[in-house]
Amino acid sequence: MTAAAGSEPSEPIPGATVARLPLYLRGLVDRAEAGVETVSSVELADLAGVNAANVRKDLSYLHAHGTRGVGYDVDHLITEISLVLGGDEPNPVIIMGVGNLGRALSSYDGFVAGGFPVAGLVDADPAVVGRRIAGKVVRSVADLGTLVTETGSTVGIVATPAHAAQEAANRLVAAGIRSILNFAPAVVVVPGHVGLRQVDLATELQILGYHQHRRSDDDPIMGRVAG
Amino acid sequence: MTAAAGSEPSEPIPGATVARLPLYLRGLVDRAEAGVETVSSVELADLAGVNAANVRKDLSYLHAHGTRGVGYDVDHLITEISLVLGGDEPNPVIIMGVGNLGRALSSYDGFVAGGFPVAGLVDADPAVVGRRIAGKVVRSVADLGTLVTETGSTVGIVATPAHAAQEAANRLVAAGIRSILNFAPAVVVVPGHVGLRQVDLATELQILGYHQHRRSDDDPIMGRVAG
DNA sequence: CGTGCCATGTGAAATGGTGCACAAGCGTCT
DNA sequence: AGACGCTTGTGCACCATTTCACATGGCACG
Repeated sequence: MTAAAGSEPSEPIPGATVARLPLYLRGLVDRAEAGVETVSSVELADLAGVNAANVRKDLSYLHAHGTRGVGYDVDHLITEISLVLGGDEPNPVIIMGVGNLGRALSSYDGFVAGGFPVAGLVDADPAVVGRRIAGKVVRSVADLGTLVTETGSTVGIVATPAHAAQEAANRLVAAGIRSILNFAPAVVVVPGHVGLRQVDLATELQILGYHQHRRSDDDPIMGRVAG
Repeated sequence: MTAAAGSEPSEPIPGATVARLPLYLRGLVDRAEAGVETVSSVELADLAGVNAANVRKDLSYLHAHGTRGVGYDVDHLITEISLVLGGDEPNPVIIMGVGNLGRALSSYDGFVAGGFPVAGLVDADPAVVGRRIAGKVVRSVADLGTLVTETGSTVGIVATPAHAAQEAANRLVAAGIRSILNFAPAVVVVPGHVGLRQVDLATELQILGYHQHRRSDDDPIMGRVAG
């Protein structure tokens, strides 16, 4: 009895589905701004670039039911997906490292739009601490703890050089951060209760490189004249 | 006889494996710089954060055989993986859009290190065309074609606002680019012969948001005192 | 030279995800 | 009221990927 704290058990949503939800959300917001009231699964599938049956199955996990013969209610679906992703209130983020990438991220509009306003910037270099970047003063790593509690941030972004990434992550964890997005080209490890995702820009190019390399190898159409 | 242009048929490597190869490569380069001669699959697995059996199976696709009882030769493995990813020579990239993100990417060291030097910057805004960013002059979209042929670029990066992403991709394709990395928060479509990967920064945060939200829902440990 | 240790390479089971195909339900038009 | 068309929701089969477990084979040491 004491355990039922008010929420349903909320069966877990498959990871592949969760990764697609933001895509749906983006498409839905577009349509909502265009004044559209309902969307079909095929439309949504187009917007997200996936299969329509896949869309329906994904949405069924959310218990966000549509109306047969009609489609899904755009506004309702937006509410539902937003709720599943990151709750209903904005989730402030702290950015560790204000090099090129960190600076770009601090003024990246998509974060605010997605419900992740930048709450603070932190850098280890005393030369940049105190400077104002994208309207925010850069704080020192020593201030991280207070910064997190002041702003109520739960998400940290690591945008440091590779060699400093693990240390930055450690500090974020120690400060009570619950999710980390790592842009540094290094594998970092965090305790099990902390969420982690890695985004490596160079890696993405290398993956593209494989396919490109492969196409020209197997299918040397580019290297010959037609026929 | 005429068909065998020198390369083996090179059976395709599973996509999931390709996505891990850059991680292995990074770990291997680290170890090589540390003067290590050989690595075991468990070591590599640690470095990349995956299962050891997975590493072995991945490497088996490359025909990069190790030595039983010893492990894999670091240098040889580096050569092998580098060859599979993007061939052996550097692959210059063109960046479309020099907003915050585009500027950060232009001076991102990881690209050069990964064999993808930035060959040119392009923007649609006449106000920034002609300016010098990260040592390179920003060219207009009209110059894209010549820029691509001059530099021999085969990869394009889209770092424009969402509404301009599809157009930017179209122009890259028309200019002969063979792979596109899209950072704009929009789904773009390209012809089948062009490689495409999407990296959406806000999406990554939202995915993290789901797991974080979920943890506090199901497992309200954070909300209670221990016991 | 033989023995023991250690790490690779791989069949096969288990898992997770995708997409088809179709039944069920809702709205609309006559 | 009844029939029709459109779209959801989902069981099922297929495919990709992961992981285990173990046989295979090289190296070092005595």
